[in-house]
Amino acid sequence: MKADKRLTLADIAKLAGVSTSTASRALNDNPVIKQATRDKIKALATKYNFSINAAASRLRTQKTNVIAVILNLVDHTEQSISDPFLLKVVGELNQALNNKGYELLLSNSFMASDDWANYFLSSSRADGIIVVGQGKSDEKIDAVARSGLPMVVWGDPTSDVDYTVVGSDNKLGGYIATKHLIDSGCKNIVFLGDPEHLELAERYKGYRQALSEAGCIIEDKLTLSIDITSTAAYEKISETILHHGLFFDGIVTSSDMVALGALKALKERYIGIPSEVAIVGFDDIAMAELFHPSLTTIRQNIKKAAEVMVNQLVNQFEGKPTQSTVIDIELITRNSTRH
Amino acid sequence: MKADKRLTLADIAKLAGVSTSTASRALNDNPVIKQATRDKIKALATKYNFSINAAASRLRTQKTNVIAVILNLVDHTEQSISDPFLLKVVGELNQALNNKGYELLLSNSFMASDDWANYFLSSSRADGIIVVGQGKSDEKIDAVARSGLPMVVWGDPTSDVDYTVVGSDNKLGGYIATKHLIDSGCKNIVFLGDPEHLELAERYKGYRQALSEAGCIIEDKLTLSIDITSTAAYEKISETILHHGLFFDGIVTSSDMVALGALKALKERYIGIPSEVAIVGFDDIAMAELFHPSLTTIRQNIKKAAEVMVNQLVNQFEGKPTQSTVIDIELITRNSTRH
DNA sequence: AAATAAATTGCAATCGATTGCAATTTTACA
DNA sequence: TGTAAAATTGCAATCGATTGCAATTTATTT
Repeated sequence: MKADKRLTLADIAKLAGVSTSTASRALNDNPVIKQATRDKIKALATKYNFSINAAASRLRTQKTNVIAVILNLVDHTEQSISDPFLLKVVGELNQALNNKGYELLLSNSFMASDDWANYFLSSSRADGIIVVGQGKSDEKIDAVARSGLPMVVWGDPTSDVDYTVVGSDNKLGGYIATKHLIDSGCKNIVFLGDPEHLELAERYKGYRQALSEAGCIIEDKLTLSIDITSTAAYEKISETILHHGLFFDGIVTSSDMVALGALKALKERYIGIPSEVAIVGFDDIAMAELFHPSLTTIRQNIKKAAEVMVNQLVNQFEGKPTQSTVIDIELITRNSTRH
Repeated sequence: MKADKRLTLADIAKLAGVSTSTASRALNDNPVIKQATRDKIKALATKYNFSINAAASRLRTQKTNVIAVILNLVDHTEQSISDPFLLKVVGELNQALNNKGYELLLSNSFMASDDWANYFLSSSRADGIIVVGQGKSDEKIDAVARSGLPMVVWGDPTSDVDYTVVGSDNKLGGYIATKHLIDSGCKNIVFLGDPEHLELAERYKGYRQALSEAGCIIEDKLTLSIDITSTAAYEKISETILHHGLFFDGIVTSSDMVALGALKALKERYIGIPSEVAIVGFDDIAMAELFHPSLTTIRQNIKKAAEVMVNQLVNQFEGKPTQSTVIDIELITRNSTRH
């Protein structure tokens, strides 16, 4: 167990007394090779702990079986990489990819600065790209889409773009969340999140729709634009109450983390939840129900979304048609709202 | 912009009117090539959006610039992949790796079943491995260590093993946490976590040491063994109180998520925190301070740990010596304990 | 047993970049 | 201007697996 001169396919072939072509075919389970031969070679490979050199294989086949997953974070909020939701998405994608025999190359958008499509794909580092988050502007994504390279994006599937988007029905989510607050008696509902952000823009639409259906006036001061971080939420709510008083009795937030930040600000001022202010989150992260009060929220089905994204990407590889897909959402009613 | 016949180095060389060797050297900034030539070729590469074929390059150089990160989860707790701490570690590793020019191939231990070392390294998929979590048994890790392949493990750096471990001083962490509870007047302190788990075993030692130094009797019933999930914690605490009453006034937990689960169980029974039961977490995840009451916890410096791990791995590549490293921890005092 | 079809296996080119060494050009110096 | 030294650049082999096509072996049929 000393000189680890790495074994090659040729070595295995020699040991088996066949040519490398036969060895290659045998390991790939090519039926053209006699079963007995196949078994023998595979046994040998196992015995000697041999595994195919991926670099060589990829070079020859022009296929990597790797998918690059890109966390498309908004530049100045590096913080948001700690959002458990985002990371959960990565975890689920990893599962889904592995199940289909793909590996996951993780990257964030800071890295492959200019054009990642080129960086990952034309360099044969990966066969396809999954982008997590549309962010505010999607120029880069558009560029990739135009080049026709395999890509799937987690974002708002109802957005009118030229690429395949998988995601929740954000408008509906915003609508349901708001409606729930209205039904429980809220009169002045704040939207806490950045309406410029593509996905949030949809939720904002839903929010406005629910309000106007209920005959409420949509005031500007009810829209509090912040980054998607708990810190930003905490600060914004604190500051708003400080300067303008408690002019709202309900909050629709852009994520559970944001909701938690807002909750903290409210609790510090001994504002009753949900009696004085009710609050709805978005995502349903693991700790949503652990909170006090437990958080009413819109659950996104990440596991399913991950599977769909991978399937769609594989479809693209195979030249099959793909299409943007809406993943079900669900209102999870807990104790941060009245009901 | 139609026929995307992928460009090769040879194409660029032809465009520049030089040989591929010159082109190759130019792109790698080899000083042996005249500056003017280098600039010209680089400009051409940029203009035509060319990037080196990684597969070919890796095959030739036997270097991938990829590091495989393996989440070494305990089999039956698939759940724990949602622990924000673990995922934060991945995020920080990604940053640290990118900063050094490496890419991150994500994997969990379920995948490359038998021996991942072989799978990733001798197949030239990655140059090295970072294992996150020692888990309960470390047979697989030992096997890799014996084979001498480049690897760094996140775990307990004080453990006596043959490989490089980076992590917090868990024993000290357990000690400090327990001491803090004792100092604030707790008499019956529960340890909530699995002492079989390598890292937790150390914390458990620290816990026992603090207790015995304080002259407390260490009773068996004070050790509640559970998986590292909030759900398990919630159930265990609920059940324990149901069957045995509230015989404790302090809890040392194995992670913030576990602490949150325990908190929920306590709050449901209207048990005062920290007045009746004080509780200390571990990790200091983002939402520790958002909680109510905010969570006293032992902070682990993940960012620094990630940097150290990457440095150690690079050292191994370069044949330099490496050694297990202890990363500072810190008691963050908040409102779930008296002080 | 001869002839033909079917089943196996091997030959050799190929994927695209890198690099030791040789060849060529440029610069320096007498 | 001639020649040695220095600076550039190119040739061709190489990394290890895959695969079209040809070659060989085995099975089938008459």
